[in-house]
Amino acid sequence: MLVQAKQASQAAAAMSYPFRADTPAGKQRGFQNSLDLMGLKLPFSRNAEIYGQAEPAEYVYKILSGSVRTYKLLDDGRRQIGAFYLPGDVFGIESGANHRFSAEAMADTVVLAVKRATLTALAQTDAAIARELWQITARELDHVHDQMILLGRSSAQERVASFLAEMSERSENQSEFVLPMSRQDIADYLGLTIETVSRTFSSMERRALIELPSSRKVRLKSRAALRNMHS
Amino acid sequence: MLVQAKQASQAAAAMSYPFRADTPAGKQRGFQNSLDLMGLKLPFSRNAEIYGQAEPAEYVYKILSGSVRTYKLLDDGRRQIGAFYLPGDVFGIESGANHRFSAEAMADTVVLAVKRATLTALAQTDAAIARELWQITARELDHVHDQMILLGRSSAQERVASFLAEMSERSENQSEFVLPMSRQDIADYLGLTIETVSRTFSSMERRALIELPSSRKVRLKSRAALRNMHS
DNA sequence: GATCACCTAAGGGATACTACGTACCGTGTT
DNA sequence: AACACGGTACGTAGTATCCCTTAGGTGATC
Repeated sequence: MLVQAKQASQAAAAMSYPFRADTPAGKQRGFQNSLDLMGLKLPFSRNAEIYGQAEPAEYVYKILSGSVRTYKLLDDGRRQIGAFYLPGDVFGIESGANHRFSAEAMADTVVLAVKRATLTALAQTDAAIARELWQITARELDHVHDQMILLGRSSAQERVASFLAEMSERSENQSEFVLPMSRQDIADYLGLTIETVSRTFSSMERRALIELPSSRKVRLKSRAALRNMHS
Repeated sequence: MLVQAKQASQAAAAMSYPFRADTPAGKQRGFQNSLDLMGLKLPFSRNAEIYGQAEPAEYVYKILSGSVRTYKLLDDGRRQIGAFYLPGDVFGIESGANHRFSAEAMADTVVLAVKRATLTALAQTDAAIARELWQITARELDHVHDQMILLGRSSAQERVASFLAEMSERSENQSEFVLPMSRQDIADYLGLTIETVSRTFSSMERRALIELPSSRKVRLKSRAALRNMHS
């Protein structure tokens, strides 16, 4: 009960600050229309599971409102977040039969769910649909490839700077935005501990690179300086 | 001159131990045929660049013999290897106009190069080709996703164990094989230093998990024990 | 006042950095 | 042929450092 209420308020806070999708809207129009026609609206409350690792991949999802994280877990609880998805983003596309990540709503979220079988059937006859499916997977691959050098070869400072730059690019107001995810989520996305993330945020604020009016609200004071901190 | 001779001998050593592609051959047959018909055989000597980061992606490649690494570089020389490719593997497919990694031959290598434009044109009318392109990208995404939890959340021991398991699965003789890459390549693939890789190999040999008859030849004494060391 | 998320501090451990040593191979010299 | 030389790759050791672990504290929300 208490948790529910808290979830709702935080979800509202996160949703009050609109993000746009990675991709210019125009490029996805054909696919978006197909999705929009066939889609089924599904609501998920904060922290609810949308699908689980190794479950059959029946649907492809597109976020209407809210935000989603995908992640893998190790036995002992270690977690690696694969990606954060914001309104307009498509997720849940798989090559094999099963999902390779779990997906959870980070805030109260509404998604459009489209049957995977419907899409693959359409792709058989419509080259544009087939190309869209490929493009979405390829863009995801590009992003993960960038993440690899981050996780394998970057310092804590570089990781956080890169993360802030990414979130800035994806938000409407590039110099001030609200993070839809917790410090723990950020840590598990960047391969750091929550303490290191916190310390790095504090250090950046002391050096006047950013301001943190509240823990989830970030104001970038110099996007150029931030860009110089990562490759 | 000296370098040339050395390259040749090491290349021969690497090639003498055949690897097979990740993928069951059957699954790629249609695509392989297309590739084989249109392809142009290109030879590259050891350490030669096949393409560079940010160059236009004109060709898609399939390895006939030898082996290839793809990588990203940071300004200060830090390197992250994206993947190792062995005979039968396809690499160089991009969603955008340009390559996002550089590719180098690890040994003297022969590849089949197919014009990217030819493939995308074919995909317009042939749904099977379109699906193959998508599948190759998707399989690559799956692999990189596994790599993420390795780079973000795994210990040095787990990374090396996982690497050896992967190479074992890709080699014909799963309990004894020759590594086509140097220790530095392994380090840059796993996000470790060369010293840590060396120490971990030595430690595994002391604990009788593996034997190292020569620095590049690995004999797995217990594949089950190795599997238990990673997730 | 209780709970949760976040932050800070202190100590320890795993990994990186630096430097040096060894093995191997091909080549040139005697 | 025997030997020394130089280059490359790899291994080892010691130190340094970064980050993690543990613990405790603060502030916001309800």
